[in-house]
Amino acid sequence: MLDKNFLMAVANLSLKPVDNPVVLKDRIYEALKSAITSMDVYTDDQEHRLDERQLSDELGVSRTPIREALCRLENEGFVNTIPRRGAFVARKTKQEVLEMITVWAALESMAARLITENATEGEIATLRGMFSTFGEDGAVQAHIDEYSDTNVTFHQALFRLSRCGLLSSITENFFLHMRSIRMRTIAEKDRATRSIIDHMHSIKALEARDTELAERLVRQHTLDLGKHVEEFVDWLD
Amino acid sequence: MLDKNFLMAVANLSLKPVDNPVVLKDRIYEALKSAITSMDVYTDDQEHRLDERQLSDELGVSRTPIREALCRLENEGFVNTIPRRGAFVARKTKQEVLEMITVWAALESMAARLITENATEGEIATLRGMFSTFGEDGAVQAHIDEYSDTNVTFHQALFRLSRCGLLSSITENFFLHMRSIRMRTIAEKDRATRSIIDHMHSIKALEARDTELAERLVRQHTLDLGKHVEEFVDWLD
DNA sequence: CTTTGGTATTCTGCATACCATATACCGAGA
DNA sequence: TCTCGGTATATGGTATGCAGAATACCAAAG
Repeated sequence: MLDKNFLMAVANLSLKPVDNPVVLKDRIYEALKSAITSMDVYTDDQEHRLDERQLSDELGVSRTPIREALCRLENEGFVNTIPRRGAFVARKTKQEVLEMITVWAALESMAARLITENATEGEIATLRGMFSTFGEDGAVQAHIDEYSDTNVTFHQALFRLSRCGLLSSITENFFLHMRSIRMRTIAEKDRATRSIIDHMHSIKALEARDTELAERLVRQHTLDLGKHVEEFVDWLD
Repeated sequence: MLDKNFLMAVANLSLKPVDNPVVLKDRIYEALKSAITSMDVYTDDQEHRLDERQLSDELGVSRTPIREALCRLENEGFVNTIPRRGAFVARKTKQEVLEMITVWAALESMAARLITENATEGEIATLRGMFSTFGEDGAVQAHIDEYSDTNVTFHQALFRLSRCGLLSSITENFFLHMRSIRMRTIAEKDRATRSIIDHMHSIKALEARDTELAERLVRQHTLDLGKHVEEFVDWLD
């Protein structure tokens, strides 16, 4: 027997609309994306082919949903497709990485601008809280890997607090694209300490609601990363 | 008989690599995209359904390439797909349009920054040349539609001169998405004159290689468009 | 006249079949 | 041994078939 609360819920339409049916192509998309982003594309220089029939055999589905997943991955830049040749795991050139960083700088500085205008004190405080375990002087050397996670969380939080979903969605894939690059650049510990100092300065500007300064600091931090990549990263191309 | 120039071209490898085979799904993608962007989605409030079978009949191809084209269009935001329901021409909400304008402001201001650092004098001069037919005082009222084309060309040129392909490619679809919106906002002629004045100021800053100023002017121009849309556009949603 | 229940139809999601092309392999000739 | 040319295989592009779900339609009951 249905209880009274349930009936009232129906009457008041307080049910969730529907459960959206997760379809096969989406799960395949997730599986392939996860596999691609977790592999280190730049260590071995062989090209990673994505054979449609092989994938369909391994995943136990037909080629159709696989092709749709590959189509989506291609649009997001994780896969390069050559007509009549097939799909390959995309390898970003140095030029492409630099352009991603440039766009990133543009978007994140805009996020900082929006935060100074829209975010609450509490939200900005959470940014500072992320770095509470690290000394402000740069006591980072001990746990670089821990800092790396914090770093990603910090950048993602900037976009989230901007309250601009488009900024978040565009940069979401950037984080994945940059994962392997970031893993190899953040390991240099002087960059990590420098990074944390930059972030504290940015947070101070956000707290002070200094729009122009926050924007400039955030932008410069990312542009510096770009300069560093341009100068020192030689394992691309 | 093959002439000497051809043989020399072969010897010097001065041929284009290959002619990439244009496949069916790409042509269908182009056709659908063209059809979608040229229709005015916001005049009539009925939802435009994209029936796969109907499209396959009209275009004379099977459903498979049509599905791939729709998949791509969905990723680019021109189509909304609901599982088991079908594909519909996307209608941007006011919130989404405002977010697009925000991102646009971020990207175009970065383009301006890059132009001050990389572009040649000649390239910047072409920007000024675009507006030579218009008086600097704002003699625009006479040919608004002509100005509208110039306006789009100007913005596209900013991204092109930035020499950052990613900036261009991201914003390329923005122009298409904003087409119908732009058509209805630029028609107000005071905005057109204001727009041209803003652009001349931006060009001056670019010519002076004033990075910060150019960036700020370009950003503010687009953010002003956003404010205008937020305040006066009521025909979205 | 409105509403409810059931049926029929339509259309998407997935699977499979076929075709054209690209690559690989192999043998003949220099 | 190396190169060239032809055939075979493999693989992506396209077409079609099938099943399940969503919608539309219709009739009967209130």
